[in-house]
Amino acid sequence: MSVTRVDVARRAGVSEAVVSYVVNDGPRPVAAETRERVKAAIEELGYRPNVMAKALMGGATGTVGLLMPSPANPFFAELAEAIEKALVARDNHVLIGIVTGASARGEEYVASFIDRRVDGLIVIANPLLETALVDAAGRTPIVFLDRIAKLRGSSSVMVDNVAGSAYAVEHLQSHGHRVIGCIAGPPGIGASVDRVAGWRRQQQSVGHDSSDDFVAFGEFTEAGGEAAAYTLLAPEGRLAATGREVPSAIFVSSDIQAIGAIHACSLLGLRVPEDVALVSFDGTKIGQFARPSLTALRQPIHDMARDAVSMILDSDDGRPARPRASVLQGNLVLGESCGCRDDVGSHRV
Amino acid sequence: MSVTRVDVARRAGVSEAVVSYVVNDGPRPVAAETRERVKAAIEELGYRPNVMAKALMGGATGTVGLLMPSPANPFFAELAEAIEKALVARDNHVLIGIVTGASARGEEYVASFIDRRVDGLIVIANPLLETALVDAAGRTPIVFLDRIAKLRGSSSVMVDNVAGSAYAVEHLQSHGHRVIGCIAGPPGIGASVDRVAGWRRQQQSVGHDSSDDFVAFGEFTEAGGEAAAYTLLAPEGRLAATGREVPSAIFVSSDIQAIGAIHACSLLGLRVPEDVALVSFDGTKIGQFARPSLTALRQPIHDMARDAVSMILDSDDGRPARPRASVLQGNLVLGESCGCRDDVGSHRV
DNA sequence: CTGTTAGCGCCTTCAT
DNA sequence: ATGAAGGCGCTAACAG
Repeated sequence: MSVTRVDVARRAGVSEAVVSYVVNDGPRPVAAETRERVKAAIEELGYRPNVMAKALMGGATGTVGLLMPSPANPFFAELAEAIEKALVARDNHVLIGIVTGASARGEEYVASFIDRRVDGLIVIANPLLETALVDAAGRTPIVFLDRIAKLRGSSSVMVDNVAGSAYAVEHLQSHGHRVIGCIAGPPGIGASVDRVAGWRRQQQSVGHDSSDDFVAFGEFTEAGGEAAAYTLLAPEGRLAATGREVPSAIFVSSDIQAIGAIHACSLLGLRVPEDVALVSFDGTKIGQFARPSLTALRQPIHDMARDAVSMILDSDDGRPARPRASVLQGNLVLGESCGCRDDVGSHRV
Repeated sequence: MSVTRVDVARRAGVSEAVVSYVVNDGPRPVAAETRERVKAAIEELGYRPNVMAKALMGGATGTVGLLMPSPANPFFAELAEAIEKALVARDNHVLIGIVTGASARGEEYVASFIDRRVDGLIVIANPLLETALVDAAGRTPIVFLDRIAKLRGSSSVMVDNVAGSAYAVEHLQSHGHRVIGCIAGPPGIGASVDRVAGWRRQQQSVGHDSSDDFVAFGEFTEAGGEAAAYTLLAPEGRLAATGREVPSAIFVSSDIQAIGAIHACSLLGLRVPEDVALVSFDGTKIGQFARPSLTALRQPIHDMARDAVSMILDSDDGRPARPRASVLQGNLVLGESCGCRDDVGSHRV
């Protein structure tokens, strides 16, 4: 079968313990010469420590669990990839769990991950995991992404959704828009709430209407964005139907919804950005290839991933992990959807 | 600490072995009454078998490894999600590895996954893993997706790329197109090669030009598709520059490339589908929200996932897994990009 | 500095 | 039908 520590020990003419000391750099010192001999034996035999046995002893497994929404949303796909890369760069691996909307599978995932002795859990905003995570919190470090950690001892990485959204809305205002709608994410998710808050704050700060009539909620999907856009823009929609002023611009809470919204505009015969200007949140790659390309508040995906991973991995270093929290800022990426560019059609990417 | 089998045994007033028999339904029978008592104890104590210990004994870990390209390509994102769902539905979990282009990390992933005792490996087309997988093949079942299994003992799930592409091209031909270009995926990947073959076969079968001049290779990314489109369509591109006839239609090997190609057309002032008709391969959700929406050959994602998972999980059931192979057919999804629909009037360029 | 050894939690013959 | 005991590969305390 596979080569074990005993084989290495025999080959190097030492005891099993010494092999351990060499592999783990401790807890006891080893003579330089002996160490070389052992290393050679390991090399020659192609010995690899058995992760299971180590875990059984309570050691680290080099595996962290990632709980995330569907990667059909390109933002989550990009974020997941960034996290995976950051983890692998530090010799860890990812156990993944996709927690879709209403499914209560969350608890099962958490339990299974704990069973598999993950060294930590990275959880991307999903309000349904509350109870499941409570008891997990005591067993392994947890980092929340895009969600304030209410759990004792857990950490969080946030982007400043309020400031980012406000900035995006301000950009729209700078183009002269006054009636600016808001397509929100699913209610109940912190990020959704904050982005609406950012839109509202910015509209209020210059005295524009920010009543709930201008807010349409939808899932973080193309269809969600499309439906929300209809609500705000269609002749039979909420606003037009009651004779209210129809927005000349919309702040959309995610790129994927913006793509759906553009689709809706297209079907309604509205041009983007001429008839309706759009700015969204996320700044994904595919948004830049949308037609028109999206002006969006880009989330600092790689920084988010780096911080989250660091909070998990560096916690083990000294003591039981002191909870941390980081708040990152996004930046605006200019595309065509806001009406900024006159040179539509003449630029290269 | 956590509750072990000993606790359950004590609580139920039986020996540890009996607990095992109950948990695993064997290998020895247990009296119905005793069984109930043990089950009750398990329930009350919230006992969960230690996966690590079981794996140490050579048992299944309920974890399978998935090696895939970047989920920034929505097709892979959808496929990965389908696989994850299929696996979880059968009480397994996914260790994920994203293997990007030229990185030779493949070997590391495979080794790490084996270390973690995965019950199987699902590998989505990546030519770089050859050597790494050779020795893995003996240790765990492997299923290749979109790639013929050359490895002894491994299985594969394929979609009929040649037939699918040919069908897509035929659709273009039915609209009257004769000069049809081909945007290919990265050379070296079986699926790429086959899709070009399908395009060529169909063009040849009706006597149209299918020379290499009409084929442009590119990565499975937006940028890859954009660049390839330039090659075929731009005034300074390969064809126009030499006075050759410029395609009135293009078969694109993936949705994500098609999105890039549309972008290129837009920048070149070419309307889709009026000036250039497009049909792509994949049939992802986001393709339906592209502008124009994509006519595409949809891959049977859920069937692919189901088959792949079944090949891994059902192999363990009886004997050492008899290698299987399944070939699935796609179906054409009609969108606006091919020019089928007359109701594109609502779109402006 | 290096060797010995007792578990970690579980499964599985082998007895009873 | 049930219990006892060995061992999976590794770590860490405890000798030497």
